[in-house]
Amino acid sequence: MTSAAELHDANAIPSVTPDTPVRVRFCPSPTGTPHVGMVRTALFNWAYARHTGGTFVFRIEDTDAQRDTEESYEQIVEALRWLGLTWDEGIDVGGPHEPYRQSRRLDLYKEVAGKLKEAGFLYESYSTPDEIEARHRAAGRDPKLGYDNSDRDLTPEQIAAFRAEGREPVLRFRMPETDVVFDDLIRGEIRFKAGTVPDFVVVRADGSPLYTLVNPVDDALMGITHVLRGEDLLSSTPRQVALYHALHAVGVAAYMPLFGHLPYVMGEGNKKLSKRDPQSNLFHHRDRGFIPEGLLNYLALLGWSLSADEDIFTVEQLIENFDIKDVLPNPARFDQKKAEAINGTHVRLLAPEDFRGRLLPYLRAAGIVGETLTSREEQILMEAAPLIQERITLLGEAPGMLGFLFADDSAITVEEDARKGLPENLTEVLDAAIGALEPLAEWTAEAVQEALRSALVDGLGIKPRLAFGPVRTAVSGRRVSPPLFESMVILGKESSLARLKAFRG
RNA sequence: GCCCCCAUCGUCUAGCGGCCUAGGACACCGCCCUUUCACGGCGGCGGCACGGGUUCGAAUCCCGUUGGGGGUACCA
Repeated sequence: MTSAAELHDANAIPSVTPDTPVRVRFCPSPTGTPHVGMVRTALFNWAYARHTGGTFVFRIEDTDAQRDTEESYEQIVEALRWLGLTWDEGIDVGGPHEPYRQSRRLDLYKEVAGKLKEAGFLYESYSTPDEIEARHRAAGRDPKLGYDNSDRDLTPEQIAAFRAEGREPVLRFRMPETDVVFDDLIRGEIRFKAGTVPDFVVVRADGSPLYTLVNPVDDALMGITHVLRGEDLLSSTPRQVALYHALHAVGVAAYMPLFGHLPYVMGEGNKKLSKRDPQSNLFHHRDRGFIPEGLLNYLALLGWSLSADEDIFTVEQLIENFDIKDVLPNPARFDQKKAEAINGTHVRLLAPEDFRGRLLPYLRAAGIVGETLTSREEQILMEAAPLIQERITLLGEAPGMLGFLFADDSAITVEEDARKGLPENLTEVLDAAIGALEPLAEWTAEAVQEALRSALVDGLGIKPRLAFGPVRTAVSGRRVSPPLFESMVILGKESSLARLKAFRG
């Protein structure tokens, strides 16, 4: 029997050098809706590839048939596309290491597992989890200690006995009896003491491979140079490092990649942002009206910063300046308010026609406009969009702000909070407004404002706030609206007066 | 239990031994602008977890404590 020490020659494998062309990858498991933490991981990998002129590989780790779904897979692809995180190799675009879905690479893993077993790195293990726990209890140890390496040196007779019982073995990797050390790109040297990481399963009893095997195997096969992933995988890194040595020994890995473990994205309290939390759901943010520019900017700020006093930046600036070594090791909380504030800034930065176009899906979803716009609707949108661009932070606010402009006069309903704060002499104010507007020949924002001001503020002697409030409520049905006079111009004289009269009753 | 990671305003961060009586952003509170709401402008509140070292000098380096997080799967 070859000893573990002989098997693991830590010096044998070359490492990635500064000259090695960068190849990074994003390799999610399709087990749910795209998560903002996942997006941040994709973003940093992508930004690093673009910054270094390297290659961004997108592959799917679907080796858990119990949890993986096609729907999730499609959502992840859609998410990257929406965000503009383009990949050079992988899903849909292909490349020299096809296929990029692990569920279609099973033969490859079988072959590699065979080589590793042949070389003595893998051994058959017949212990069930229950038996392992029972042994710990019997020995007075904590039952949660994990695998006890008890099948490491089974004799052929023992193996034959297990086989005779009808047992099928899992394949375990023989961990080296030395410390496992690596230099994390974000955290510096990390050392796992010898004996603290038990031999782990790489192939299930049914012959299917596990993440513990396929992830490093594919990274090796695909020549990945920088493994940038979530902090949750930090504790599995010593196993991968050890496995990498073995993969090199059997001719599968050319070099040891560099590892960088990104900090968590946290939710409320001190918990990792849970998949159950709506805040973690990328599409939830999209549906509310985040734009990719804003969300990406905010997410990049979770663990990285452009400079001491700039929070707002474009993806171009991110690419230009991003380096994995500048990423902070400490976890960051997802702050909805700040995310929205940053999104709002990016919304205001959009060119007017771009902004207008992005509003459409939200207006359609709210049923305010149909699939194709009438020319009247086009005109309203053209004139109204600039009015709200600097007063919304999420595109999802647009339907509420603009709805009254697209509605029939008869369809205006006055919201409850729009009735609050209206003056005592509401009818008087409305009458004066109607009286002032009816004879108006020129229907411009200036003319409307002037007419109302002289009739209400000067004529009735009331404050602007109380003077224009009733008009706003009558015209829009809301307490908050785009600028009143401009809105009335968009509606036109006839419609504006009709609404005033209807509200007067 | 054991292993690993983390620690600057409420939150995200700048800081990489002297430029720090710690800077910015979001949030919050005032004021200004103003037809509502925003935007914008001005000001305010607010932090180096604690204890030891090292050093002429520590937010910055080392150790410990405390606190938080993750792992300890035939999930990833």
